Amino acid sequence: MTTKKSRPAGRPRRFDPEKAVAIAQKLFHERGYDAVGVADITRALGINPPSFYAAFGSKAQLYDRVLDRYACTGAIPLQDFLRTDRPVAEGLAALLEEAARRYAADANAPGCLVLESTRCTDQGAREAAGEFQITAEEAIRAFIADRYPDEAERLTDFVSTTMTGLSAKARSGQSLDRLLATARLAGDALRKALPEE
Amino acid sequence: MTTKKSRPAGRPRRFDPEKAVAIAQKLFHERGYDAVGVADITRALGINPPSFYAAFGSKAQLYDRVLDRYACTGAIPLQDFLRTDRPVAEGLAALLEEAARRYAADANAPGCLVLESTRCTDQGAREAAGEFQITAEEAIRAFIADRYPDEAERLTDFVSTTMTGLSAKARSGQSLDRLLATARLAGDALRKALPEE
DNA sequence: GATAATATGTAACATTCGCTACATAATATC
DNA sequence: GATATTATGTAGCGAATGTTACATATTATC
Repeated sequence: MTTKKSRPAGRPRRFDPEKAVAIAQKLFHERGYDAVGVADITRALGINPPSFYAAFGSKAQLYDRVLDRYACTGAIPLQDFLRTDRPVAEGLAALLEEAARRYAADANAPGCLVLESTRCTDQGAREAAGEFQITAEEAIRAFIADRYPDEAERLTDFVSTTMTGLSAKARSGQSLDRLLATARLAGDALRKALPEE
Repeated sequence: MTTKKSRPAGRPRRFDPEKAVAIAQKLFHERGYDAVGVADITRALGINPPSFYAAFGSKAQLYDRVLDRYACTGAIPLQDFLRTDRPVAEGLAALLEEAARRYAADANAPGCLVLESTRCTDQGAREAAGEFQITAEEAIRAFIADRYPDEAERLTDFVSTTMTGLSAKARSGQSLDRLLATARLAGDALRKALPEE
């Protein structure tokens, strides 16, 4: 009995699927779902198409795994910002600043993988990314509604719209400084919109 | 001598290129540059590919004409909002509200044709749209700089980021009411950012 | 009516797309 | 070693992409 789970019968893989997902995530984040072909991925992995399809099923299914991985490794940890021990406006403002920082963190893969994917040509990838976005928006909405139920929709829309704009601007190459300035201005709007706690 | 310019020699066209550009604009606005194929266009026009290429040269060149037409017929007339006889913040706030209205005006073709095109897969179309966006941003920047030179970059970025976000939200089906609420919140931020005139 | 010029319709081009059939190689179990 | 199981490499599929060759049709000019 080894510490590793016993290898299943059959010829062993020549590549690590987890690392493959990480490499694919990088490619998708850099160029977008539409612009990355299966051939690009197999080339980057050093494998042939049959190995790819045996391991992942399809480009769309691989993308599902990439999105899951992104949610854990690359996306903003919402729960760190939507805290009940801080004013709502401060939490949202900090979230927007963090978005600006993350979207500009990697110049080769700017913007948010999820937000950008919601606007690609492939319907499946669009819908998959859209569900991640909806989940995030619902977390923001619940955070606001807890203390400001009447403001939840309006402010959630504003935050989400601003994040979408920030991601797009990051992809167009806008600098971190300028993204941060926009995020802070939006944060000021939130502070003004919410009565003091 | 007729009032119309004398018809050049050769077989006459069976279609009107101007109307063709209008139809193509509708298609591109509805589905985006990438998702509209030449076959879609020729089918919509009731012509065959050779007629299309004889008239327009290529899909990319047709798109240049579509963008030109959009700037005249579909885009926001910036000069109507960036007026020196009104407070800067009021002009920008009105611009954002107008953007919300335009982006939601046609449910079949939501968002801004230019802003959406800056994020498509085709490099040529992206760059062509990017130049239109830069031109618009420079107009906004000059409008602000005239009275608030130190705020021009920051506020232009904020306005442009918000418009990009509004366009994306419109494309995701967000209602006019919600887009307007976001635009107004952003407008409030602008009013607060600028000292009274 | 002959000629030049332009547009059209048919048919296809080369490339790329996501994906797969098929034979073979490498492993675990018996 | 025989068998079952899994992965690999070669090679190519069918569909879609933007685009074009080519013969023919329709017009103005001479």
